[in-house]
Amino acid sequence: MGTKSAQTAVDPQLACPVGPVVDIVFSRWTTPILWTLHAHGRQRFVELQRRIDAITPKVLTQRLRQLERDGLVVRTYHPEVPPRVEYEISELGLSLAPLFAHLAEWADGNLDKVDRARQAYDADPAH
Amino acid sequence: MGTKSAQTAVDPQLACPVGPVVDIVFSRWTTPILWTLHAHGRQRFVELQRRIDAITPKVLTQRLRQLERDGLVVRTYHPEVPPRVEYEISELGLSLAPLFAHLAEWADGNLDKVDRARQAYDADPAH
DNA sequence: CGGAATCCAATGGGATACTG
DNA sequence: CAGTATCCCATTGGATTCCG
Repeated sequence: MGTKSAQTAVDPQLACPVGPVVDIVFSRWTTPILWTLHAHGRQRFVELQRRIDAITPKVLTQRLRQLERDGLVVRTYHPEVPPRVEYEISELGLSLAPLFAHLAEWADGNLDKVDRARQAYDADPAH
Repeated sequence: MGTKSAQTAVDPQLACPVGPVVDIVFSRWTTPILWTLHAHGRQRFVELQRRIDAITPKVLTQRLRQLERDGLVVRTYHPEVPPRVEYEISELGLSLAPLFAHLAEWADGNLDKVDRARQAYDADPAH
Protein backbone atom coordinates (compact mmCIF):
# COMPACT_ATOMS: atom_id res chain seq x y z
CA MET A 1 0.00 0.00 0.00
CA GLY A 2 1.13 3.51 0.63
CA THR A 3 1.68 6.05 -2.03
CA LYS A 4 0.43 4.01 -4.94
CA SER A 5 -3.20 3.37 -5.73
CA ALA A 6 -4.08 0.64 -8.13
CA GLN A 7 -6.86 2.50 -9.85
CA THR A 8 -4.77 5.58 -10.49
CA ALA A 9 -2.06 3.69 -12.28
CA VAL A 10 -3.31 5.46 -15.37
CA ASP A 11 -3.61 9.09 -14.40
CA PRO A 12 -7.37 9.58 -14.47
CA GLN A 13 -7.25 13.31 -13.86
CA LEU A 14 -7.02 14.01 -17.54
CA ALA A 15 -9.87 11.76 -18.53
CA CYS A 16 -12.01 12.06 -15.41
CA PRO A 17 -11.79 14.75 -12.71
CA VAL A 18 -13.70 12.61 -10.25
CA GLY A 19 -11.17 9.79 -10.48
CA PRO A 20 -9.20 10.57 -7.32
CA VAL A 21 -12.24 10.96 -5.11
CA VAL A 22 -13.70 7.74 -6.45
CA ASP A 23 -10.50 6.00 -5.42
CA ILE A 24 -10.86 7.34 -1.91
CA VAL A 25 -14.56 6.92 -1.30
CA PHE A 26 -15.59 4.02 -3.52
CA SER A 27 -12.70 1.65 -3.40
CA ARG A 28 -13.51 -1.89 -2.35
CA TRP A 29 -15.28 -2.42 0.99
CA THR A 30 -15.21 1.25 1.89
CA THR A 31 -18.90 1.94 1.47
CA PRO A 32 -20.05 -1.00 3.63
CA ILE A 33 -17.57 0.03 6.32
CA LEU A 34 -18.51 3.69 6.27
CA TRP A 35 -22.19 2.86 6.13
CA THR A 36 -21.98 0.47 9.07
CA LEU A 37 -20.02 2.96 11.13
CA HIS A 38 -22.55 5.62 10.29
CA ALA A 39 -25.54 3.40 11.08
CA HIS A 40 -24.30 1.87 14.33
CA GLY A 41 -21.96 4.56 15.59
CA ARG A 42 -18.65 4.00 17.31
CA GLN A 43 -17.92 0.33 17.57
CA ARG A 44 -15.19 -2.26 18.04
CA PHE A 45 -13.31 -4.30 15.49
CA VAL A 46 -15.27 -7.52 16.01
CA GLU A 47 -18.62 -5.75 15.84
CA LEU A 48 -17.65 -4.32 12.49
CA GLN A 49 -16.45 -7.69 11.32
CA ARG A 50 -19.71 -9.35 12.31
CA ARG A 51 -21.89 -6.69 10.73
CA ILE A 52 -20.07 -6.67 7.43
CA ASP A 53 -20.87 -10.03 6.01
CA ALA A 54 -17.97 -12.41 6.38
CA ILE A 55 -15.23 -9.90 5.73
CA THR A 56 -11.93 -11.38 6.85
CA PRO A 57 -9.93 -9.60 9.56
CA LYS A 58 -7.07 -9.09 7.17
CA VAL A 59 -9.11 -7.22 4.62
CA LEU A 60 -11.02 -5.30 7.26
CA THR A 61 -7.74 -4.17 8.78
CA GLN A 62 -6.37 -3.08 5.42
CA ARG A 63 -9.45 -1.04 4.58
CA LEU A 64 -9.70 0.51 8.04
CA ARG A 65 -6.05 1.55 7.83
CA GLN A 66 -6.66 3.24 4.52
CA LEU A 67 -9.77 5.00 5.78
CA GLU A 68 -7.89 6.12 8.88
CA ARG A 69 -5.00 7.41 6.79
CA ASP A 70 -7.39 9.32 4.55
CA GLY A 71 -8.96 10.90 7.61
CA LEU A 72 -12.42 9.41 7.10
CA VAL A 73 -12.30 7.16 10.16
CA VAL A 74 -10.90 7.66 13.65
CA ARG A 75 -9.28 4.79 15.48
CA THR A 76 -9.09 4.84 19.26
CA TYR A 77 -6.88 2.40 21.11
CA HIS A 78 -7.55 1.66 24.78
CA PRO A 79 -4.54 0.03 26.45
CA GLU A 80 -6.45 -2.42 28.60
CA VAL A 81 -6.45 -6.16 29.14
CA PRO A 82 -7.86 -7.41 26.92
CA PRO A 83 -7.13 -4.58 24.48
CA ARG A 84 -10.02 -2.56 23.18
CA VAL A 85 -10.10 -0.63 19.92
CA GLU A 86 -12.95 1.50 18.70
CA TYR A 87 -13.65 2.95 15.31
CA GLU A 88 -15.88 5.86 14.41
CA ILE A 89 -16.54 8.13 11.50
CA SER A 90 -14.59 11.36 11.50
CA GLU A 91 -16.08 14.74 10.77
CA LEU A 92 -14.65 14.53 7.28
CA GLY A 93 -16.22 11.12 6.81
CA LEU A 94 -19.51 12.46 8.05
CA SER A 95 -19.39 15.16 5.40
CA LEU A 96 -19.95 12.40 2.86
CA ALA A 97 -23.43 11.73 4.21
CA PRO A 98 -25.28 14.03 1.76
CA LEU A 99 -23.39 12.45 -1.09
CA PHE A 100 -24.39 8.98 0.05
CA ALA A 101 -27.96 10.16 0.43
CA HIS A 102 -27.85 11.50 -3.10
CA LEU A 103 -26.51 8.17 -4.29
CA ALA A 104 -29.22 6.25 -2.44
CA GLU A 105 -31.81 8.55 -3.93
CA TRP A 106 -30.58 7.93 -7.46
CA ALA A 107 -30.56 4.21 -6.77
CA ASP A 108 -34.09 4.33 -5.44
CA GLY A 109 -35.38 6.00 -8.56
CA ASN A 110 -33.29 4.33 -11.24
CA LEU A 111 -32.11 0.90 -10.18
CA ASP A 112 -35.23 -0.67 -11.65
CA LYS A 113 -34.41 0.95 -14.99
CA VAL A 114 -31.00 -0.64 -14.92
CA ASP A 115 -32.67 -3.94 -14.20
CA ARG A 116 -35.03 -3.60 -17.13
CA ALA A 117 -32.20 -2.53 -19.41
CA ARG A 118 -30.33 -5.67 -18.47
CA GLN A 119 -33.31 -7.87 -19.14
CA ALA A 120 -33.88 -6.25 -22.51
CA TYR A 121 -30.20 -6.61 -23.38
CA ASP A 122 -30.08 -10.26 -22.34
CA ALA A 123 -33.30 -11.02 -24.20
CA ASP A 124 -31.90 -9.73 -27.49
CA PRO A 125 -30.23 -12.65 -29.30
CA ALA A 126 -28.05 -10.17 -31.21
CA HIS A 127 -25.99 -9.72 -28.06
CA MET B 1 -32.21 1.24 16.25
CA GLY B 2 -31.34 -1.75 18.39
CA THR B 3 -28.82 -4.41 17.65
CA LYS B 4 -30.29 -7.83 17.02
CA SER B 5 -28.15 -10.77 17.84
CA ALA B 6 -30.37 -12.87 15.62
CA GLN B 7 -29.07 -11.31 12.42
CA THR B 8 -25.38 -11.74 12.89
CA ALA B 9 -24.82 -12.78 9.30
CA VAL B 10 -25.81 -9.71 7.35
CA ASP B 11 -25.97 -9.66 3.61
CA PRO B 12 -23.53 -6.99 2.38
CA GLN B 13 -26.30 -5.40 0.36
CA LEU B 14 -28.27 -4.98 3.55
CA ALA B 15 -25.22 -3.74 5.35
CA CYS B 16 -24.81 -1.07 2.71
CA PRO B 17 -27.80 0.03 0.63
CA VAL B 18 -25.59 1.89 -1.80
CA GLY B 19 -23.62 -1.23 -2.64
CA PRO B 20 -25.42 -2.19 -5.84
CA VAL B 21 -25.36 1.29 -7.33
CA VAL B 22 -21.66 1.62 -6.52
CA ASP B 23 -21.06 -1.57 -8.46
CA ILE B 24 -22.87 -0.14 -11.45
CA VAL B 25 -21.59 3.41 -11.49
CA PHE B 26 -18.18 3.21 -9.88
CA SER B 27 -16.74 -0.03 -11.08
CA ARG B 28 -13.38 0.17 -12.79
CA TRP B 29 -13.03 2.52 -15.78
CA THR B 30 -16.69 3.49 -15.78
CA THR B 31 -16.24 7.03 -14.54
CA PRO B 32 -13.57 7.96 -17.09
CA ILE B 33 -15.72 6.48 -19.86
CA LEU B 34 -18.92 8.18 -18.76
CA TRP B 35 -17.09 11.45 -18.17
CA THR B 36 -15.47 11.41 -21.59
CA LEU B 37 -18.75 10.59 -23.30
CA HIS B 38 -20.43 13.39 -21.41
CA ALA B 39 -17.67 15.89 -22.15
CA HIS B 40 -17.21 15.16 -25.85
CA GLY B 41 -20.60 13.84 -26.83
CA ARG B 42 -21.29 10.98 -29.21
CA GLN B 43 -18.06 9.52 -30.49
CA ARG B 44 -16.44 6.49 -32.04
CA PHE B 45 -14.52 3.67 -30.45
CA VAL B 46 -11.05 4.96 -31.36
CA GLU B 47 -11.82 8.46 -30.19
CA LEU B 48 -12.83 7.06 -26.85
CA GLN B 49 -9.74 4.95 -26.73
CA ARG B 50 -7.48 7.88 -27.49
CA ARG B 51 -9.11 10.17 -24.94
CA ILE B 52 -8.99 7.66 -22.12
CA ASP B 53 -5.30 7.42 -21.46
CA ALA B 54 -3.89 4.18 -22.75
CA ILE B 55 -6.89 1.97 -22.10
CA THR B 56 -6.58 -1.22 -24.13
CA PRO B 57 -9.29 -2.09 -26.67
CA LYS B 58 -10.08 -5.27 -24.80
CA VAL B 59 -10.85 -3.53 -21.54
CA LEU B 60 -12.64 -0.68 -23.25
CA THR B 61 -14.88 -3.16 -25.03
CA GLN B 62 -15.65 -5.01 -21.81
CA ARG B 63 -16.59 -1.84 -19.95
CA LEU B 64 -18.63 -0.44 -22.82
CA ARG B 65 -20.57 -3.70 -23.04
CA GLN B 66 -21.37 -3.54 -19.37
CA LEU B 67 -22.43 0.09 -19.57
CA GLU B 68 -24.57 -0.69 -22.59
CA ARG B 69 -26.19 -3.61 -20.80
CA ASP B 70 -26.91 -1.45 -17.78
CA GLY B 71 -28.58 1.11 -20.03
CA LEU B 72 -26.12 3.92 -19.27
CA VAL B 73 -24.62 4.02 -22.76
CA VAL B 74 -26.12 3.62 -26.22
CA ARG B 75 -24.20 1.87 -28.95
CA THR B 76 -25.01 2.57 -32.58
CA TYR B 77 -23.66 0.35 -35.32
CA HIS B 78 -23.47 1.62 -38.87
CA PRO B 79 -23.04 -1.20 -41.39
CA GLU B 80 -20.60 0.56 -43.67
CA VAL B 81 -17.16 -0.16 -45.06
CA PRO B 82 -15.18 0.40 -42.99
CA PRO B 83 -17.60 -0.20 -40.13
CA ARG B 84 -18.52 2.72 -37.93
CA VAL B 85 -19.72 2.47 -34.34
CA GLU B 86 -20.73 5.36 -32.17
CA TYR B 87 -21.25 5.56 -28.45
CA GLU B 88 -23.23 8.11 -26.49
CA ILE B 89 -24.63 8.56 -23.04
CA SER B 90 -28.21 7.45 -22.60
CA GLU B 91 -30.84 9.46 -20.82
CA LEU B 92 -30.37 7.24 -17.80
CA GLY B 93 -26.64 7.84 -17.90
CA LEU B 94 -27.24 11.55 -18.16
CA SER B 95 -29.32 11.44 -15.01
CA LEU B 96 -26.09 10.74 -13.16
CA ALA B 97 -24.74 14.19 -13.99
CA PRO B 98 -25.96 15.90 -10.77
CA LEU B 99 -24.45 13.08 -8.76
CA PHE B 100 -21.12 13.50 -10.49
CA ALA B 101 -21.32 17.24 -9.91
CA HIS B 102 -21.97 16.59 -6.25
CA LEU B 103 -18.98 14.29 -6.15
CA ALA B 104 -16.75 16.86 -7.87
CA GLU B 105 -17.96 19.48 -5.43
CA TRP B 106 -17.09 17.34 -2.43
CA ALA B 107 -13.69 16.65 -3.95
CA ASP B 108 -13.09 20.33 -4.55
CA GLY B 109 -13.77 21.17 -0.93
CA ASN B 110 -12.27 18.18 0.85
CA LEU B 111 -9.53 16.55 -1.17
CA ASP B 112 -6.94 18.78 0.43
CA LYS B 113 -8.11 17.61 3.85
CA VAL B 114 -7.56 14.03 2.78
CA ASP B 115 -4.10 15.02 1.63
CA ARG B 116 -3.25 16.64 4.94
CA ALA B 117 -4.64 13.66 6.84
CA ARG B 118 -2.34 11.40 4.86
CA GLN B 119 0.68 13.55 5.53
CA ALA B 120 -0.11 13.65 9.24
CA TYR B 121 -0.61 9.89 9.29
CA ASP B 122 2.61 9.19 7.43
CA ALA B 123 4.55 11.61 9.63
CA ASP B 124 3.53 9.78 12.80
CA PRO B 125 6.14 7.10 13.53
CA ALA B 126 3.53 5.17 15.55
CA HIS B 127 2.01 4.06 12.24
C1' DC C 1 -9.47 -8.92 21.54
C1' DG C 2 -7.20 -7.00 17.63
C1' DG C 3 -4.65 -7.80 14.78
C1' DA C 4 0.08 -9.62 11.84
C1' DA C 5 2.21 -13.15 8.87
C1' DT C 6 2.08 -16.46 5.47
C1' DC C 7 0.40 -19.05 1.68
C1' DC C 8 -2.62 -19.63 -2.05
C1' DA C 9 -6.54 -19.22 -5.59
C1' DA C 10 -9.13 -16.21 -8.45
C1' DT C 11 -9.52 -12.31 -11.08
C1' DG C 12 -8.52 -8.17 -13.76
C1' DG C 13 -6.11 -6.04 -16.79
C1' DG C 14 -1.87 -5.38 -20.06
C1' DA C 15 0.61 -6.75 -24.44
C1' DT C 16 0.37 -8.62 -28.69
C1' DA C 17 -1.50 -10.51 -32.76
C1' DC C 18 -5.16 -11.24 -35.76
C1' DT C 19 -9.83 -10.56 -38.43
C1' DG C 20 -14.34 -9.15 -40.87
C1' DC D 1 -12.27 0.56 -38.01
C1' DA D 2 -13.90 -2.11 -34.29
C1' DG D 3 -13.24 -5.26 -32.22
C1' DT D 4 -11.70 -10.69 -30.83
C1' DA D 5 -8.32 -14.17 -29.20
C1' DT D 6 -4.58 -15.61 -26.55
C1' DC D 7 -1.12 -15.42 -23.23
C1' DC D 8 0.59 -13.76 -19.05
C1' DC D 9 1.51 -11.12 -14.98
C1' DA D 10 0.10 -8.29 -10.94
C1' DT D 11 -3.03 -7.38 -7.56
C1' DT D 12 -6.89 -8.80 -4.48
C1' DG D 13 -8.92 -11.34 -1.36
C1' DG D 14 -9.70 -15.81 1.22
C1' DA D 15 -8.01 -19.32 4.63
C1' DT D 16 -5.16 -20.39 8.20
C1' DT D 17 -2.07 -19.76 11.93
C1' DC D 18 0.02 -17.29 15.56
C1' DC D 19 0.88 -13.49 18.98
C1' DG D 20 0.89 -9.55 22.68
